[in-house]
Formats: sequence, C-alpha cells, structure tokens
Amino acid sequence: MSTRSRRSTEADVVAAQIRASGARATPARIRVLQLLRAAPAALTHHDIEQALGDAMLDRVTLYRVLDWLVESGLAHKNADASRVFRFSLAAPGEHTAHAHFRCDDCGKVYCLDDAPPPPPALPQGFQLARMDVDLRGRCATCAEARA
Amino acid sequence: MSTRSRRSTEADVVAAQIRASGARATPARIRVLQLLRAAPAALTHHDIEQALGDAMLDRVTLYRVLDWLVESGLAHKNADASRVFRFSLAAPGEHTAHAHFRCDDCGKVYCLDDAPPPPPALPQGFQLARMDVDLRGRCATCAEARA
DNA sequence: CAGCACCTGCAACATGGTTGCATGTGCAAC
DNA sequence: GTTGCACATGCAACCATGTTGCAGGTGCTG
Ligand SMILES: [Mn+2]
Ligand SMILES: [Mn+2]
Ligand SMILES: [Zn+2]
Ligand SMILES: [Zn+2]
Repeated sequence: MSTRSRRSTEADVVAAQIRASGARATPARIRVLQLLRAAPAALTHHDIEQALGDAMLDRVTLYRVLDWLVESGLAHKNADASRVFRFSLAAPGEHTAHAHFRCDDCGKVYCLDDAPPPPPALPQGFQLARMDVDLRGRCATCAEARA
Repeated sequence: MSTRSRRSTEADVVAAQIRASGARATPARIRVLQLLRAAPAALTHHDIEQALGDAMLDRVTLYRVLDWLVESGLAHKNADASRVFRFSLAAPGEHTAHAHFRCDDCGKVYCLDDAPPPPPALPQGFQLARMDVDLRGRCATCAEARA
C-alpha cells in the first residue's frame, strides 16, 4: 500500500464524516478537519494557516470553514487568555485533561503529561464545567539558545 | 467641608497610593484608578473612555495607564467572552495571580479569592513566565435560575 | 452531464490594541 | 522657588484578528 493511497483513504473518511453532517465535502473542509484531528492542542486560525502551507486557503475561507465546523458541532471554539480564538475537535478531546505550555519565543505548544492541578474552591452554587491551565514562558530549546 | 475639598482628598489618597508604588501621580493615573475603585464590575478600555468624559485622555495614553496599573499590581486584566480586555481593581496586598471563573450563561467574570493552584512540573530547562487558570461553567445565580 | 445551492476568493471594512517619536511635566535636588 | 531630566503624554501610523458584500466557481443530486 502506497503512502498516497493511505492518505487518500484518511481523506475519504473525513469527507464521509463531513457529508454525514449534511454539508459538501470540499478540499478546504477536508484539509482543515484533518489538521484538527491530528492536532495535539487547540489551534488558532494562524496555526492552521501555517500548517496548510501549499494548500493555503483564502484567509476568509478559513474563517468560514472554522465557523462551519463549530456550527455543525464538529469543533469547539474558545477564546484563549490572549484573546485569540482556538479551535479543537469536538470529539472527547484528549487535551482537555492536561495543562498546556506555550513558548513565547517559538510559539510551540507542549502538552504537559502531569495531571493538572486540582481546581481551586468555587463559591457556593457555582458549577464547574471546564478548566484550562495555560502556562507560558520559554521552552528548553529557546531558553538554551538565549543562554 | 465642601464637595471640592472632599473630592480633592480622595484624589490625594489615590495619588499617595500611586507614589507608594514608586511611580508618578499623574492626572491620568489618578482619574483612571478612581474610576476602577468606584466600578462595580470590570471595565473595558471603551467603558473608561466614556466615563472620562471631559477629562478624556488620548486613546494610547489610556492603554498605557491600564498596562501600568496591571504591571504595578494595582489592577487585573482579563479577556472577556467577546475577546475584549477588561480591567478591575486588584485586591489590596494580593501578589500572586489568581484564577478566574467565567459564567458561560451571563458572561460575568469572577476573581477567585483562593490562591491559584501551584503550576504543574515542567520538563527540564523550561522557564515559566505566566500561568493562567481559567475556569468556566455556570455561576450561582445562573445555575439557580435554571434549576 | 446540467443546474443550482452552496462554497470560495478577493476587496474593503471594523475593532481593539501597539509602536515610534517629538513634546510636556512630576518631582527630587538644589 | 527654580531647574533638570527621567518618565509620561499625544499624535500618527501601524498591526492583528475577525467580518461583510459580492461576483464567480463547484460539489452534488437528479
Ligand atoms: Mn494537549
Ligand atoms: Mn482577578
Ligand atoms: Zn520555544
Ligand atoms: Zn452567570
């Protein structure tokens, strides 16, 4: 089995998922959904533009694909601490349960293996749905490069 | 005691607080800090511009005053649900960052008084600069309204 | 393989925030 | 009081992120 046919098979699966939601399986949607599936953490519009490389879409089209993903329930959209939207697969995400570290220099996001700290106590009657722990600073590589 | 002298006294208190932090007590800083002290909830840059009225500052100066307030520990800065920064008075004597809870229903942001959890361990060589702990769910008021 | 609903690309716009630089001023030293 | 200068301000230009309107292209269904 060639690399090409394997890749095409994965795209077919994604395309089927899209059609199942009642929408058209366009290259833009297939590519973006594949990226979200492979992502270790929630991605920004910018992250995705970078990742698309050659298969670059128009900026606006990407915004619309992302909005469509959210509307159709395939992705979640959250504003991060620096007020940019991040998108992640709606499927029970593996990266909801741990903390993330983002390097201020290289921008890379690391999933921290350690269990996240327990949430602080909430006032009476508050219902916790989700906790995000976002650490920022310099990764080992960038820290060393500056030493 | 006239209204004028009472107001001037309050400004003096604020000015003293500013000088205590080692910075210059300028009219811009005094006025903005007074507004934050009187505010019932976190204010946006825009809210403050409106409230300043006659005593309007340059847009950029206001951004810089707000950044200075945050850097000097006198205020908190958080992105609200619609990705706009909101500023609120820091609790006196509060040094470490604390966690925030945002209600998914009403959008209100609560500063949690408890100390934030300790950051999880980082891989060797990583340098931590900041930690954001963002909790989301339903606040007591909204939770009760749904019960 | 034709038609149309829906998707895409481009240009223009909106908003919130930042940077560079010349000018003004709080305040500490005299 | 006056003065000096580090720091604060104002202004113009810029940037980042996201949105809207519209003309033209395309996946899908029949
Ligand atoms: Mn993760
Ligand atoms: Mn706070
Ligand atoms: Zn790095
Ligand atoms: Zn609420």
